[in-house]
Amino acid sequence: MQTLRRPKLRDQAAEQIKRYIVSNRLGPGDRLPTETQLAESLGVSRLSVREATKALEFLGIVESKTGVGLSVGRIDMERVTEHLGFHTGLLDVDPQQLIDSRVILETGVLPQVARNMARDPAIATELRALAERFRVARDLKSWIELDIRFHRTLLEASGLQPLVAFGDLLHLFFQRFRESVKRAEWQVGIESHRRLVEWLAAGRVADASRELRQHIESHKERLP
Amino acid sequence: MQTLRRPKLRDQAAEQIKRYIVSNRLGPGDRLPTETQLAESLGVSRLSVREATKALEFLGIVESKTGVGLSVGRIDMERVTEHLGFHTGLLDVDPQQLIDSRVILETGVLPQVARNMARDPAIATELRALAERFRVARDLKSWIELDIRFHRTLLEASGLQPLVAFGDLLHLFFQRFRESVKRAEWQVGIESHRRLVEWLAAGRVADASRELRQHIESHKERLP
DNA sequence: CCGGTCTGATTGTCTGATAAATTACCAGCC
DNA sequence: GGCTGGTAATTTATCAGACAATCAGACCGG
Repeated sequence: MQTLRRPKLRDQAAEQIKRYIVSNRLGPGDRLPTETQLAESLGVSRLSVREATKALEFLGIVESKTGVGLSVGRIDMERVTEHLGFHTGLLDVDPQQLIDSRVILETGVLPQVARNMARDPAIATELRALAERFRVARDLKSWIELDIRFHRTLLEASGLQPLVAFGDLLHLFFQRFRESVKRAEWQVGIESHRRLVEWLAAGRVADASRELRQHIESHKERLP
Repeated sequence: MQTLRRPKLRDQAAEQIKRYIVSNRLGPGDRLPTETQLAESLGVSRLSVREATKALEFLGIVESKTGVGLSVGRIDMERVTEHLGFHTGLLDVDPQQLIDSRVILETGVLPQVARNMARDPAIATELRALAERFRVARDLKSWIELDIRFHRTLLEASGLQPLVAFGDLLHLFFQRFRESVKRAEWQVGIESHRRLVEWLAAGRVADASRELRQHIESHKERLP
């Protein structure tokens, strides 16, 4: 049986507003009618319009400024991951798949990274500096923080913003079992990061790939 | 200069509610306090709480049922992409980066796909069938639909759900210049898809990679 | 031309009320 | 006992009206 449900006014309102945007071919920054006008033309109270616009605002689809009005917003992936981020642990993704995804993502960018490195020495410098700092990491927390930072920098070095955003998302889900890193394993990690940078700096992408894959896949051993 | 802004009550409320969820380790389906209780404990009116929860509901973070109350929702990427989908064309992601990201993502899964293919012949069958259907695509719309379906199936064949979701997201942003595919280019695309499947079925991942990379990067020629 | 002020428009927030949906409970019947 | 039906309580959904906060632009004096 199909559970039938009266569609909520605010959802309809949101739908109409979205339709209004596309059918009028509005782009970021373009003005929308005021709340009162929207309420009138949609035949609902201002409150319902309000709940709709506030929800859309959360997604970045519209912007509202006090004393000014509504306008079409500028959406980006980071905004989405920001709101979704906290949801870690609610979303049950298979850890195995998470690891495999990371391997593909991060080894995938290595050729690109190596190319950029050859052009801009600053990249290698930054990664080396990060790799060095692993030595002085005292507690697990700062070690993990560094690790995240290192891998993010690696992705950034590819210059591909969408992949960075996706990497952030994966990391959030990853944290769950990240904390199970044993102290003994730090040492391995430290060396691994260093070697990775050197392979890349030398332009030996295949070796870097192998190194990185092993590094990430080492998490698999800690899975239940 | 930092533009200072009075934080809006509903945003703070939303933040608090999110914090409540994590700090109490609530999972999907768990109950939340009623709107009235939330309003009291947060020291704001019920309206502000309402706008916050409605926004969170849009994102799928909470669920509300009339006569029952609020509960933690089950978030998934599809829900987000659904709302974001209409926004196509508003986004300003560098198209070049979009293409490069796709190349990395899709070529990255090929080894995995080839492995799964060797184990399960049904995968090759499905991809072949899709590749064949390109021949009979009459108009641009159905051609694009097929193309999306093909690439999605390819990602699915890797068995890595996070990458499928990410692929969907990329495709949304992609559609903008997808429509500029010229009729003459269909033919190339048709053959390209077919060859890709055959390389994969033969386990020749490197050749498949090259094929796919060319296929996707052909979009670059149409960039401004 | 410049700076300050005033004003109208618009969103932000509150209060209080009613409608609709769901659940819990209880009486009554077989 | 177990089931049925109805009723009350709880909770969200929606409305109306009001006032405060904020901002853009007009207006004005120097």
